[in-house]
Amino acid sequence: MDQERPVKLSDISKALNLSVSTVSRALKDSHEIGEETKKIVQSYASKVNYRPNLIAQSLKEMNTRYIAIIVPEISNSFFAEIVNGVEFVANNQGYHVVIYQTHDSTEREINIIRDVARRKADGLLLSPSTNQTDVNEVMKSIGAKLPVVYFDRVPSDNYCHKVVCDNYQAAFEATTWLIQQGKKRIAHMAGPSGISISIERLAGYSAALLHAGISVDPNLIRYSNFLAREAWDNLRDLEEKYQPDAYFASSDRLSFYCYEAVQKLPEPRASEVKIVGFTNAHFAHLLRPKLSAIVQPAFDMGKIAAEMLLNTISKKHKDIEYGFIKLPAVLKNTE
Amino acid sequence: MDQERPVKLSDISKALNLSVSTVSRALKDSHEIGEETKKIVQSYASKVNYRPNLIAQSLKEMNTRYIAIIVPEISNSFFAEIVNGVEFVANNQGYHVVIYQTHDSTEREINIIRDVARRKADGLLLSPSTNQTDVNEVMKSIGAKLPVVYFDRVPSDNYCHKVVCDNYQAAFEATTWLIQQGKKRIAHMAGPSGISISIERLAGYSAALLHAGISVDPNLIRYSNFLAREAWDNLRDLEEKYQPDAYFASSDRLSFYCYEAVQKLPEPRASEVKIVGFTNAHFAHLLRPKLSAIVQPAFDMGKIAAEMLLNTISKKHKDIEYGFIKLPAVLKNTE
DNA sequence: TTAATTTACGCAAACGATTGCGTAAAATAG
DNA sequence: CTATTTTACGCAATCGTTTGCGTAAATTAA
Repeated sequence: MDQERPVKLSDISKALNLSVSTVSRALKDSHEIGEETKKIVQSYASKVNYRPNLIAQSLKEMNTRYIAIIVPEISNSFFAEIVNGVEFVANNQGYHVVIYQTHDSTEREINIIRDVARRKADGLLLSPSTNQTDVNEVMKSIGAKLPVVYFDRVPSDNYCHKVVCDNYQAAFEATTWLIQQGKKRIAHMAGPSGISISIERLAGYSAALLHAGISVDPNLIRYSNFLAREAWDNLRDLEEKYQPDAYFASSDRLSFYCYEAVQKLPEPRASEVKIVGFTNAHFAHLLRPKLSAIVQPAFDMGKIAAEMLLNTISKKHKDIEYGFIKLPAVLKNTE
Repeated sequence: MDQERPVKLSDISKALNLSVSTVSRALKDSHEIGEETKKIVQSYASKVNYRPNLIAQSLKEMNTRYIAIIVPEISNSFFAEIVNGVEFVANNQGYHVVIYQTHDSTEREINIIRDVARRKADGLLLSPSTNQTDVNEVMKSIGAKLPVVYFDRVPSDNYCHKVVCDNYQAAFEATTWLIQQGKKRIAHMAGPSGISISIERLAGYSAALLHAGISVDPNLIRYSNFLAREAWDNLRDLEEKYQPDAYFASSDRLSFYCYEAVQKLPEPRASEVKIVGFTNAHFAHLLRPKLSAIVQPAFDMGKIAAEMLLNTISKKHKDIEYGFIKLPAVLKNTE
């Protein structure tokens, strides 16, 4: 009844006294197989619950019908939504999506990229971590022509596909809003220096300050890598020395660190200091006092990135026209 | 320089005038290959950046060195932590982890399970969605002997590997705590009826009430599937008709829905109604008023589940001794 | 020096599916 | 009734690796 071992084409061919090739063709409804035979094969195959071995198929066809997406942390709502957008598009086109997380370790990231290449994923969606040179090296060393679309954090050159949100604009608006609330000493909790999003957000922040006639104080700008320690040290130092009246946080994690740090301050500062930060966290709006949020169109970013990727996969090495999509982010929960 | 096409064994064999088998063996340091030859092959291979094609390897070896984990939603911190635990163990043993999400759709879940089987994952970690009969059917129909470990939501029979937390105990403690706060009309926002976690948590809730001499009012017990609508309808109905003085929520999502619903009530109810719910959300402790949290040892659950799975994978069809691990959850943020 | 053993490698089958090509039988054309 | 085309199938190579087995040459034993 229930076969111990998955049934394969040769099992069917033996049982039906047909050749393997005939069975294979019959199952894909080839015109060169008699209607009668097709019926027999198909019904028998479904009776014994035949499922083609995807490994064998992949080896033959030289494609795997799946794409990989590498993110720092799946629990981060921003990335989770991106993944959802990717899945939405990919599944509709018969592709599966395999999710990897780097936990912000470049070493892990490199290993994963290598593995993705060796497992012959048909394409890769990547938001490279801090140290770009290493990653670029790997991306080159994997000789395979692996189509890649970058998102969120992207390389600076123009010879790749990229999907981002308008970080400059978002940072400008967020900072401007804080200024409109009467804030003047606005600290900027930035991500790792040197990567695209940090640069653009810092630029937007600075431009907004200058536009409002406020000078940019380097002391109020703090870069943190992804260790909690660094962020906490920066926050403590800022509070001790400069006591900002507002924070602009550049990532989900930093937003919540800021929020927590501020909540621990003695009143009335705790409720006076305003915070606006990049976050797609679902329940951010439940916080009191409010955490104003710059929400990125993550789902759409994922959708677009997946479309770009599947597009380049399908028309293989044809016209190499690189796409660069930039979507607007919105400022929410400002009242 | 940079090869267009990944280099394969036969490329090396031609270049070095050796047979493919010799190259293969030389690369895995076989004793039946001369030291001299090995050096030549290995150095050449690394020069041209040879990476074995995992598809071909998998086909030959009949294993893929990866395991799959299927979760409802990766953005849910509970599941994200489980995944992290799984990755921790699996990566250490040379396995990759492939993550799939069902978005609480049984249809998607079944498709994914089928795909996992066809792609020949070496094992599967599964927290089956609502409708267990369908899923069981599929699990049977995939003739392949695919090792499976269930976690969180698990089948009732004893012929499978299971990892759960002590839902009964956790629910009992949570409810008891609410009673100790002086609450008497404690509503229970339960997950889908019929699945293991709902049953156990309801049992713990009921036992705690009875133990305190409070009768169990069926009107205060509401089951919600995973549509937001149902939960909101239940909450509105409860507020309109019964005005509970506390809520015990059975999942991450329900906890936050409760919290939001209660916050929207007019004072003083908004700050009087207490909520305790299952959640592993990182920033739950930032909420004011507090959301008391039943925190599951998700990372450990993932680790244990992965260990059980890799264990059964390694000793293949040998002694089939099924494991059932139950870990304690802790009540936090109660002040 | 001859026989037995070891060393170092190549041949070919296998994993499961796909597909170009060849070819009997059947159908159609002339 | 023969010649040509079509139909319906089988053979065998292929995708990239792995591995059992066979075998020359080199080494050791007797």
